[in-house]
Amino acid sequence: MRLSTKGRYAVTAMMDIALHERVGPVTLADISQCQGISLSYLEQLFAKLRKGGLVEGVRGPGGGYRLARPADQISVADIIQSVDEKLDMTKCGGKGNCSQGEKCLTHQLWFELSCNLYRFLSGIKLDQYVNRPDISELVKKQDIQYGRFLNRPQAIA
Amino acid sequence: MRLSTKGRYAVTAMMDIALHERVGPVTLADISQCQGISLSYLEQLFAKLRKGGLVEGVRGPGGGYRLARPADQISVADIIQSVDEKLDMTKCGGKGNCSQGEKCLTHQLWFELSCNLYRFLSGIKLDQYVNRPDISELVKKQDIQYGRFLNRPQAIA
DNA sequence: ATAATTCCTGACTAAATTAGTCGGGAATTA
DNA sequence: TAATTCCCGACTAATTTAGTCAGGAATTAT
Repeated sequence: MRLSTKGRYAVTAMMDIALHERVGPVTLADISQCQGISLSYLEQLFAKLRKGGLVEGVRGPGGGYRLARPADQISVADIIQSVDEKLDMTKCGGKGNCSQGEKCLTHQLWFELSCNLYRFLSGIKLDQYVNRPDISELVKKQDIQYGRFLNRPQAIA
Repeated sequence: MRLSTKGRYAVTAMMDIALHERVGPVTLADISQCQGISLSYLEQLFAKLRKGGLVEGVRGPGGGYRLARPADQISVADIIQSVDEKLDMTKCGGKGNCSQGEKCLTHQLWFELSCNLYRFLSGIKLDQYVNRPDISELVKKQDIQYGRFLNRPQAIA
């Protein structure tokens, strides 16, 4: 498993969408501005997230992206895997043929590390943050600051 | 925290040393050959591991590297931090000023992720693998295969 | 219809990181 | 004295990350 800023970008963007789920689709332009990520780079990431089945695109005015399934069924591991590809940290990809057909010295270490890491990251679901009052507070502030969703009544409620 | 093959190289090399602790210092040339990592790249990594206080170099014939402290006091987190620098995944470095002086939407997420990840990785100590019979078996096999430590009586025992 | 919005696609460039190379020097042991 | 090994810095190559650009396709609003 690779864990870099690329994955952070993806998770940040997904969080943004999850936090505005009840408002409707969120545009990449909005995410780009509010989270400070280049629009075209976001498009690359979302191409992967779409292929990974995590989001759906809605075209046209009022469109944007929305989650393809409920926020409590999308984990951080899902997101990172969608953009970073690799799941495990073993050299051999879990096959156990890292050293002349045999397991290398550190195969066990990486295998167990991968398992535990995956278990941990897949335990964190997006909805855990959606339902937190301190986060909701921040969302409201930021939306006002950037004048987001002014034309959507749900945003105020 | 960055988690890439660079960190894997470092942990693999450290494991190799830990697994031969009772034999004596291990040379980078040996690690290079057995673990399939370029010698000069290892030297770069070990410059950092030395600065991080994890290993000590021993010069001259019969020299090599050995752990600077007992294997049960060296964690995977220690190693990764030494070569990868960064500990946390927040954009702001834990300061909480990621978005115009305020915390960004995902600050909490990354902060908590960093904490948990660190707690997990620092819970894995090198000695956990040194004391496992299945690993010891592998070590012995590999050492014979590469003709390692033939001149050192401890290696056979 | 038309125009505006937004996703969507592919090719391209730039920066950063990772990985590896090279040449040499310093300390230690035999 | 010679061999071994760490140690150091500069350099190059490959890969990944990040960003740019130019356009096209679907949808909505006018």
